[in-house]
Amino acid sequence: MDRLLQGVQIRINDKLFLKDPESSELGKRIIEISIQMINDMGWESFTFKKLGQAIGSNESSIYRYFENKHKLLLYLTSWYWSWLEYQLVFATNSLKNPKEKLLRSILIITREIKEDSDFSHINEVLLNKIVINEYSKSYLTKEVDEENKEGYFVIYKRLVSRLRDMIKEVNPVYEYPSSLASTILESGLHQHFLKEHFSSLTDCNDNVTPTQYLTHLVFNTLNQNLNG
Amino acid sequence: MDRLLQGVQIRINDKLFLKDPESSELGKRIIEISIQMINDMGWESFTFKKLGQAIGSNESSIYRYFENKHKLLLYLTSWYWSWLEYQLVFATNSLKNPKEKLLRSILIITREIKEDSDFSHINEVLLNKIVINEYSKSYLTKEVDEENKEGYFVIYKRLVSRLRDMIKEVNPVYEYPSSLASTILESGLHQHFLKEHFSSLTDCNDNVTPTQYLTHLVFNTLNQNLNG
DNA sequence: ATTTAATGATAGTATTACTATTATATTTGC
DNA sequence: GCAAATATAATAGTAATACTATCATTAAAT
Repeated sequence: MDRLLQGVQIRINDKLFLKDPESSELGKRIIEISIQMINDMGWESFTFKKLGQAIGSNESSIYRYFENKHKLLLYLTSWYWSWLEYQLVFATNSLKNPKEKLLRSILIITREIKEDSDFSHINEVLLNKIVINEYSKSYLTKEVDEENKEGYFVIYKRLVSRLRDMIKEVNPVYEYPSSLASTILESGLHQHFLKEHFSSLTDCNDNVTPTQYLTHLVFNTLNQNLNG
Repeated sequence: MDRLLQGVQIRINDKLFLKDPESSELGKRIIEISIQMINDMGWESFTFKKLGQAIGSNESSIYRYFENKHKLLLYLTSWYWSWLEYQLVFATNSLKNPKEKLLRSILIITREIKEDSDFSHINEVLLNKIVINEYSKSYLTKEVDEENKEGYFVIYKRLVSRLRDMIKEVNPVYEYPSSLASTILESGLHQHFLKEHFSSLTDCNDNVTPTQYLTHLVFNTLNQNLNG
């Protein structure tokens, strides 16, 4: 699968950048190092000035790639969701059994990323952590409706809708497929966060994964409905 | 119930403020107007300077109540969770049937607040909206572990644990009571947000509430496990 | 009437999140 | 190989933010 991904160019809405960071070495360094820095210092403390210093470049050069740091976050998280989407599609489109398909998808979407697939300057392990800790901040804003219209969240929405369709295939009469799909994505992230910082609020730990919890939740719900 | 609440002083961790805002008229105005402003302009645009201007007071006076705006957010959201906890306790402690108890609790925790209970300067309708839009920002920070140690999230944690206990009473062998409890709270907020801004990602709308979705989810899961 | 506490006014600081301008490299086309 | 175009760097500057510090004024309590 990694080899397949090597040939795939992950496409990001080009309104999210002024100049494509994939188009130059500096651009790639901006992405690579910003991921490290956001992970280390947190979103609030991260600035373009610090990033410039870290990559031995100038603040003003970074602004030629990204209008502001909010758009950089949208770029990074879009990249992450797009990367997940590829994994999901490649891993499931050969599967015929709807239950297997959904099972596999929940795994892919909710697992912790533990190794960098290494096919680019982007470290997926760190990016996964950034998504867990910062993704909500990209949409919990007053500008969300405008930005949604601009298509800044399309990849995420497409991922939810893929999941929703798989849920429907498993149980066509289940009444809340979209809500369940969005819950899987969101709770996946949230349970990972809780495991790290509020262990009393979750049953997930070193032995129990968010994937197990959510798989159990989803299939119990969908099966119940099939039988009842 | 509203009358009962009138006599109850909601207790907030006193490390969250320098001077208790309940102890003066100015303090109450800070709370009252900050709720309006955060709701109107969003957390990022809200500043103590603007708040000072809005209440005809001075920025420096506000800093005598709250160290910074982050602590104000923690104060407001703690107040909200505390208020919800009272409602939950009063509404359920007379109920004997565990299922009824849980059902009632899910309703209280996940419903949209539509009318201000009017027993104070705090508008619960707006505060509910603030919690939906901004609560995550209070814990998705690099300081979360320290602040958790300081007890800034105790009320929220207590609420989750109450819910967890009720889940256990309904189904003592269910394996993920804490995770399910935290999911109810979190997804409750999230589905309300999606309904407002990403309607394609949820089945909730004017006719279907997050409460219905989550009630269905929780009871299907817990029943399945009882029978199977 | 006097002390004490609360609030207000003003000023100041370091940092942020940019914009603008100009200078210097580097690449590309011919 | 050279000019033109493009990319990057350096510097400066701005308005706003998130405060801190100081001192003046007002109100309340003893």
